[in-house]
Amino acid sequence: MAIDLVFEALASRPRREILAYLSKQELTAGEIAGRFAMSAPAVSRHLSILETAGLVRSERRGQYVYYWLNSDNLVNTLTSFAFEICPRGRPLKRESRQRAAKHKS
Amino acid sequence: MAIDLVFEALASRPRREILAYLSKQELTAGEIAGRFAMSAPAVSRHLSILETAGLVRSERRGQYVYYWLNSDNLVNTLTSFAFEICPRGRPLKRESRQRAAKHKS
DNA sequence: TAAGCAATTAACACAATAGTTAATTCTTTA
DNA sequence: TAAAGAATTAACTATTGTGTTAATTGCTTA
Repeated sequence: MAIDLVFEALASRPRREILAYLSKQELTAGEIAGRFAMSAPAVSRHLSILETAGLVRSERRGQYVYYWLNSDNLVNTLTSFAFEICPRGRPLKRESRQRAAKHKS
Repeated sequence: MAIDLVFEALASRPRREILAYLSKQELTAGEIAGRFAMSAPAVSRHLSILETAGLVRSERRGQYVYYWLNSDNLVNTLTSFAFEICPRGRPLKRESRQRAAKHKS
């Protein structure tokens, strides 16, 4: 199920850091790996998990593979889950709804 | 770190189901366990993980231990994370155009 | 105080994660 | 065509997560 993949992917600090990096700019696999202490194959597997979850996309351009954020899926999954869980009529719920709507487009 | 505990706690379908149950009403540990196929000790550990993450609270009342949702922490964590990752809407589109142009050639 | 129910903790087994290095695939370029 | 670089896959190991049953703790009540 899609939501399982998303939460599984987010349950890892390095993977959340990768998302944070990609929120600023697209990067090659090597550039991402260069920002971590772990090996390139380890980072490659993290990227694979993120891509399977639909949180990032990738494209080979010549020798390099570029990764970029698929922010829609992240925001949609998190906000819809929060709405499902969060009880009715809370101030925070209204705030979240506004925030989600703002960044939807 | 708090955010690690939260995402770790959410990376489990039974735990997310527990949160969904608790979003409707507070429940005793036994009532929660009764809704799952797994054993009561297994559910008790899931509850412990959720409580350590600050997603639920509990209180003993006589013979029973009641659990209820701490929705503030859930919503705050998810929305602030989503906001951190997707702070802007436009730059991603710009990159998409660049990618598309590059791909055409 | 003994019996019984609710819940958690203890001890253990097994599957899944996450890292390593080595090998492979794909692309560029000398 | 051979060499070199980027990235992934393969094979393996260590750790963690998740479930089980058995034992323990806490509370109520006969």
